Amino acid sequence: MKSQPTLEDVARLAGVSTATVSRVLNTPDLVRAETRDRVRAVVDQLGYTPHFGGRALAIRRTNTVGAIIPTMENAIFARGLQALQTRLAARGVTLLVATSDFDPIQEEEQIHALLARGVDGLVLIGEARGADTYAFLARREVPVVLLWSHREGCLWTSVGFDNHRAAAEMAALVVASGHRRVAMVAGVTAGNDRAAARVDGVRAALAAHGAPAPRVVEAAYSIEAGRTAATTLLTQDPAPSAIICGNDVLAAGVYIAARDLGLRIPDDISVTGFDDIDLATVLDPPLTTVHVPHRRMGQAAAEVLLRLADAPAHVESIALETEIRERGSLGPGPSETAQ
Amino acid sequence: MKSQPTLEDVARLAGVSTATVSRVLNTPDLVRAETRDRVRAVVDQLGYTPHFGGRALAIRRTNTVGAIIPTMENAIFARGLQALQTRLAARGVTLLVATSDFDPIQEEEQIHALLARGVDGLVLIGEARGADTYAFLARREVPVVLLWSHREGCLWTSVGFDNHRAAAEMAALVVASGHRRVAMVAGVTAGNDRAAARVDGVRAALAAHGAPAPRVVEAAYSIEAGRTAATTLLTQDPAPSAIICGNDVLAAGVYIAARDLGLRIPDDISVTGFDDIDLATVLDPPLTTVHVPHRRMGQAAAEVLLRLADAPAHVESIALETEIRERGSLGPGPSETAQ
DNA sequence: TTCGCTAATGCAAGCGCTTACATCTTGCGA
DNA sequence: TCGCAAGATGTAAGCGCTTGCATTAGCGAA
Repeated sequence: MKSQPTLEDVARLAGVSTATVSRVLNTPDLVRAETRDRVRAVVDQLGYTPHFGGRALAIRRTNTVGAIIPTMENAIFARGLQALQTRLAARGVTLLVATSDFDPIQEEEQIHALLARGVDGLVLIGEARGADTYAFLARREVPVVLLWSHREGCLWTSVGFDNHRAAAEMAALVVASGHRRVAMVAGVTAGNDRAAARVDGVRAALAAHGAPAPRVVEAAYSIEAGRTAATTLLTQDPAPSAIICGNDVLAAGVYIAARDLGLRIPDDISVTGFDDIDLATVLDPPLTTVHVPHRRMGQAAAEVLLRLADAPAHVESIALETEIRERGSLGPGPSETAQ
Repeated sequence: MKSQPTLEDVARLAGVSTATVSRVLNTPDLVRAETRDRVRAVVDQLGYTPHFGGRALAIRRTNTVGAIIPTMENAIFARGLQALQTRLAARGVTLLVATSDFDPIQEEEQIHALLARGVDGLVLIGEARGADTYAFLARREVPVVLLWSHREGCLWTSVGFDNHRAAAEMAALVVASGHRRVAMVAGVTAGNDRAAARVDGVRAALAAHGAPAPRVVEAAYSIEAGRTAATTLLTQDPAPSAIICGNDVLAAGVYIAARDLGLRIPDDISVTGFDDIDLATVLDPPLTTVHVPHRRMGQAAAEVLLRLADAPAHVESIALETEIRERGSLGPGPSETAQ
């Protein structure tokens, strides 16, 4: 890779000092129009791009924020990021994306990597991580926004929703539809506060409505894992009449399992999801699920982050609302119980 | 944000010179074990992370490569990137991801942004972009790998597959199944060589097999756009007996349109996709589609990029094979024609 | 014509890091 | 005991950029 032209190259060719070139690039008003044009011509001619490292060194900030998401394999996080990125880009801030593969160790490594890159702020998913990680973040005093979770009493600024409550509402709806033998295919709860909160929410709601405790099976974030988990649940006796899923991807797996077993949804088995990704509307029947405001979350995170970066003051967390989208995968409970 | 500890802070506290600290970090073998431990203790204590800009300035490379994908909204690109990232990370290289939203202007901006960040290489999707962009890349002599396309005669190193041929094979299969009234819901072809190649491939194959030219409707990359396009095609007279889709997302939209119109797949209408994303197996019936080796593509891109970064020599393009996955959405053509 | 003020530009000091080279220790053989 | 090589560490010169301050040019007013 050829060594890039530098400010000095431009300056020499334009017959000005490096200071002037720098000013043309950053504060063009301070430069005479004629000089400015001459410099800009040389910049174009040389295809000059300022060296990021040099710049970062001099101005001591990078206009960059980093986000660490569990995975890119599914659109669920990526989508919020798109909104975040758009919003940030409008303010001249670049977004760096890294993935942790749901692994706390990898997440910590990525935090270090991004911080080493001098990001001016950080977006992290969820609240569950080690105390030492939080201590590290606190010591660096880097602006951090937690996404996808919102819990009263959390010390860090978060933009999200109450996973526990949303899951509880869905469970309540399932019970209200007449189901008592309810099972759950949950996401992996270890190191994932969102998945855990959803399980707790479902358990709490079922208990509160006098339904038996659900059988809960955890599954990795994939259709295949959901299918396997659902097969287990559906082939046991007595089989559940409704399966609440920790997310839509798992629900898709449940659909396949049901299809394989010749069970019709919602006649033989009801299914609910969580997240409301595109997939939900494609499933047949369309999936009844919890709608999560991805985009608004991303946008809000951008605002919060920018405010946090400007003034180190504490910024209030933002709680967004979820909403159940009833679509057809949740039917009435079995008649023997209902009648 | 508190100003970070620097090498000098560490050096002072450890009672050594900055050079020694630097050596502890980069070439620990050159430092006496005792000194090394002392320095490391201080590093930990201070939570020191080297300043990326300073480092980049001094060593004149960043161990970073950038990738620009059209969108993160869908997993199709993200997935290949995950493989790319994993592979790169194993070699100590960080991946920066940016999106262009299918817009050449934005892509060009992102290229500049990434280059300004000093990326040592670039991954771009597809081959279609302006000559000036290519000229710029050539002048900078930055290693570039084009993903998702592979065409004989392309001057740039690419890792991908032949979209034209893959689409043609699918069209041939559709005709062989007995269909003659074939339509296509294609991706937007403007500025997208992959979408265009797929359309051309279908057209060529139909012509070669003596089938009438297909009606082609373009649709943006979303389920909803696919649904709209399919509704148009299905409600005209005569309606097609098979719809070939430019990608699986559009195929999902076709499923919804068919469902809304009370058409059964594949009895009333056959549908095929392209890409083989998870979605394809969830659809009911599972989608017959072209399987694309996402992961191998990402991995291969990583290898090529690393080789290109080491030695500026020309590296051969890599052609990967696609494969049709027959699953059930493609049925026999209408009997009136067959018999 | 000269002075004073503003606008335009240059000078040079750093920003945090690496690394060639210089310097200082050690340990060992003679 | 001394000399010397190898090992350990320090010194200082950049890497490309920004920016406070100094300098110069240009202009109107006195």
